[in-house]
Amino acid sequence: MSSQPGTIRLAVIDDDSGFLRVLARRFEAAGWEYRIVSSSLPPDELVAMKLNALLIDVSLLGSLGWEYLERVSGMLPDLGVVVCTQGSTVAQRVRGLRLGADDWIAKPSHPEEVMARIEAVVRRRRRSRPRAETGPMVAGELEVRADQYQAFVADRSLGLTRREFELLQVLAEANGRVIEREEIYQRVWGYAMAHGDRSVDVFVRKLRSKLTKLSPSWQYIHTHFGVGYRFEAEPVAADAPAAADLDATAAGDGAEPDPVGVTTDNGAPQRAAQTG
Amino acid sequence: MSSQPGTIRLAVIDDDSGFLRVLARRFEAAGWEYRIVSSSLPPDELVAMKLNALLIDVSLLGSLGWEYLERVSGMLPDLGVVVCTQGSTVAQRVRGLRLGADDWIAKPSHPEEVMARIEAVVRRRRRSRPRAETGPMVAGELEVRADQYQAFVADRSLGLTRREFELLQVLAEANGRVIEREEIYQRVWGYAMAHGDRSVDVFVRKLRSKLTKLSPSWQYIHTHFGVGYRFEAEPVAADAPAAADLDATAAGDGAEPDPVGVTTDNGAPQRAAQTG
DNA sequence: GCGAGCTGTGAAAAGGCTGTGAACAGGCGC
DNA sequence: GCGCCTGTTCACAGCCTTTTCACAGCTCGC
Repeated sequence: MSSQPGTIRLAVIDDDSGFLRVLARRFEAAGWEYRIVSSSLPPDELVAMKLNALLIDVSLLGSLGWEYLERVSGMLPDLGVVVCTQGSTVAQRVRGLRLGADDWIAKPSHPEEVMARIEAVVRRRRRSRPRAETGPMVAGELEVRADQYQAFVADRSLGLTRREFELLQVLAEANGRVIEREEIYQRVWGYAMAHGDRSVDVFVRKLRSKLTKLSPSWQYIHTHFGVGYRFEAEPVAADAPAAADLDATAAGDGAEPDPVGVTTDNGAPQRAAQTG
Repeated sequence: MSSQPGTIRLAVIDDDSGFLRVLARRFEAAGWEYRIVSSSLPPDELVAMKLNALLIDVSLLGSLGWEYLERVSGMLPDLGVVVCTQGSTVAQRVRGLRLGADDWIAKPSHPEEVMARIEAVVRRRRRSRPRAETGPMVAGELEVRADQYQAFVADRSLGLTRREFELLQVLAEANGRVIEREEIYQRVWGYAMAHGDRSVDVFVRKLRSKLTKLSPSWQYIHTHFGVGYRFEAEPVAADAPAAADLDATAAGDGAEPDPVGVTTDNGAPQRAAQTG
């Protein structure tokens, strides 16, 4: 994500020096950012490298190769994983692909084909994420400017940190849709969420705090209990007597909420036992 | 409606009858929806098929294969394209991959590997875009939006909880069919129902309550005594005499709209005119 | 018509999820 | 080094959801 749109960030786990030398020359000619690693790298470090793709000879890891493949693929669902190894059986290839590899190439192999396959894997990932950025996004009083990594209300900056802004951007881009925590985490942090991680909640709270401070009469982030969060600018119903805020999806764009009981009774009609 | 989440919709463009026969058997065993096409299909028709993946032997199309590959990939960025053909050179494979193919397999090839590679292609595509899959479902006044985990009547949210929504979705997806409690439980809760569990009944009641509140003139969930439940939007018989406050309980007076006890199934319990 | 079994209904108990404040750790500039 | 900023982790409180229970009404077989 940090590099230019067309560039590929790649790590290579292999030890075939001749193969590596040829590949390296071509990677450089193509302007790819690559790093060659001789042994298995802890998945955590792979996370930190913010890669697009991983080219790996699983035979280096012996029998641990399968587990490694599975862990890396599970932890980095967005990473393109291409296995390039010598002398594999159909069963091995099927197993590797099912464990999460995106492609499996037999060695020896022409470097141009290796690159074309890596490109195909990365392209597949990228084109399914057509972010139509460019113009600033506006919702309610809020203006999100991707080019500045910042959001504004009446030209006053919210003072968002990087993570806060990325979270806001992910939520706002899916305008109106509910996004589950796992997906939010995946898209903001770049890797799979550990079970029990509350980071998303904490950042939602920080975001809400800053949003409320500069735009108190609007509500932007809605909680969907047991599911995730949804972004949609809604005017806050200030006159509502009680228990008004949940996920009512009012059609409200006008100044005042519709008196047709839009926001009133929706989420938890059970608490107030209605005797009758 | 289109297909279950895990299923793959696939078109095969090939003419190798032996290969096709073997593949077909495996596709069916795996529950994939597939269609075999002998010649090149206009890309427009491919669009209409709402496919996940396309398996194609480009040699069928001769020199037009390249152009076809490019057009299909360009027109359907979400489609996984796997080429499976005999006797290709490195240059051809590179060209095909660069034109938009996601994978290129040499023929002859083990069907299991073909499937694993198709799966890998589709999996990669799904991970990065799990949304925008299902359009909203409409029945009567009700609109079920999967992307919001919510249902609406006249753009007003029912305020369904997660379980309530999932129950509604399971019922609505089987439009018109009666589903047994065991199956409902299995599909919503994900595991087998314990004997004597009343959870499904309780949630049906909650669902009915919320449906009736916002859409009182329709009935959506019908009980089939001794069997299960059936979803179908039906207008409530308005000719009932004192129908003002009946909504709370479908319990009945003699003229209730749903002739329930039908273990003998009468697919259409609609009553044209029952005057008391 | 009667009884057994099934379903509807209301409410309370149990469990899980989210909001919240604050402490802790790492990075960066001064 | 020191202080500030950012991001992460933790514990607790509160609320919502789900489950469970008891009872009443309804169907169906006899």
